[in-house]
Amino acid sequence: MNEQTLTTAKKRQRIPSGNTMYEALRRAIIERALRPGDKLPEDVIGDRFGVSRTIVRSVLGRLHGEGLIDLKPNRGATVAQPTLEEAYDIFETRRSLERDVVRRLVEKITPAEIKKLKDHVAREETARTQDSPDSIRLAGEFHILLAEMAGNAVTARYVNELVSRCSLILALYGRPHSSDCAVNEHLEIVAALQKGDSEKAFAVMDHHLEAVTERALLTSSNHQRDIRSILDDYVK
Amino acid sequence: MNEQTLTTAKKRQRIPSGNTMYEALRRAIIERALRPGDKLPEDVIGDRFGVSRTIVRSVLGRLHGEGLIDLKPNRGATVAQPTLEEAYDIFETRRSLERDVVRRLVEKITPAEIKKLKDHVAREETARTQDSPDSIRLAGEFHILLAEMAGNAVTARYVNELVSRCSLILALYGRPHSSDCAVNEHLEIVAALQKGDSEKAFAVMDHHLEAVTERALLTSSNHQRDIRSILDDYVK
DNA sequence: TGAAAAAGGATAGTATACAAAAATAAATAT
DNA sequence: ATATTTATTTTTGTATACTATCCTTTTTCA
Repeated sequence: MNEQTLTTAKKRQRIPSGNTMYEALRRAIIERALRPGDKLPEDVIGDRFGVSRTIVRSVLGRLHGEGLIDLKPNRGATVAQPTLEEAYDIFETRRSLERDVVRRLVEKITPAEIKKLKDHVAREETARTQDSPDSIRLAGEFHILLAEMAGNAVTARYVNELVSRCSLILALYGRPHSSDCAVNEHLEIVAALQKGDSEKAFAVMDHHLEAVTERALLTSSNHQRDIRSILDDYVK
Repeated sequence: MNEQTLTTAKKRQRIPSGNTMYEALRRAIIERALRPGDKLPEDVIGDRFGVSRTIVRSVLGRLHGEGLIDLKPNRGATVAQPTLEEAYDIFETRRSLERDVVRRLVEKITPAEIKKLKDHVAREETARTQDSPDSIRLAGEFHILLAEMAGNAVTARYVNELVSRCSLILALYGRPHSSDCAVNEHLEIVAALQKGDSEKAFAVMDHHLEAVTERALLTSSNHQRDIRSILDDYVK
């Protein structure tokens, strides 16, 4: 593991604080640039972002609290590898919460919000066709958007957390490169919300999440790659 | 604020690691020994537990992530003071999750678990009559116990978090010394679970949580007390 | 006397230094 | 040559030192 020698020559212009580093790592994990099991050495990350291990440590702790990284004593941090059991629990809880989101949303959603959702799905569409790494993230953000619109910040936070972890699960157990959500299913949800058809919205969302759960099947290849070169794309 | 001079002479025998300090602070908050708004200075806590600010900091970060303490930049940590809006969101999400807990539990609860629940309620009863500080904690733990029995670790964790925060809310807005849960309502829930009466279990739990929400009313007196003397009871 | 400004003390934010543990490499023995 | 032990290096855990910010008190000036 001679990572020390391969330092890229790219100039480190910005010195992001802890918060931007958190965002960067989070995005890297959700977009699967960093994959489950990847090691996250404190000094390597600290060097890359131009901060001390102190900051790295607090960020890793935060990500651990959100279930995105595992933290073994004296062994450091790795991108989380949820067990199958955890995976089922996560999906189950997510379904339960999102059910409630739709329930509240049917009653109170505004035309402006419908518009916003449609725009988002459109962006998903283009990202999908271009096979962009944003595709994965956008798919998740659709669900987060719904949760935020429901007007309960606590639920929204949990949904956010769970959606992120689902990305991890898909990376671990899902078929390679199968994106989490079918875009047309998102459209169906929006349509049902627009019509105020609570039963339909309900059914579609539930079916949608069931389908996503279903896609948790095969194991992925897990060869170790160089972390610093991956982080290059995420250092702003 | 001349806290520096009032150091108690009590000998600090144990040197608890970060984890035990976390437990201690958590318990102190949940049992309302530390009250919403109380300052939590890093060096004071560190001295009290015999660890450096480094450890205190990580623990405070963790508690912040769980919504138990507020963390203002450059101003330090205080026991969280949820707004009324947050409070409603917390209760709403909690109800949603606990609804699901009961739903799953009706189908799979075992006699042994029924027994365990009854024992717990009995302990609540005695703590209540003795007006012990454990009373508050035990009331919450009943709900946590239910969530754990439902067999979904993720949901259980969220319920745990939310129940803890409810203790904070009651401390802030509830009538002084009104304990969160009526013990007899807990018994009713157990009875319904035992009979396998899902409708009843459902209704009782929902009514119970509605009642708890209802008790969020008056403001509490909020005079500042000495933190170190409070912590004395929680340093093991 | 009162308000604004400046100085002082206290507390949080960050980096670094050191200790402990683990991983890796080297050496010795069977 | 392989396995086991020992030495070296790397990486995490914790404390401490330093800096920046905030709060309080004192001083200065109107």
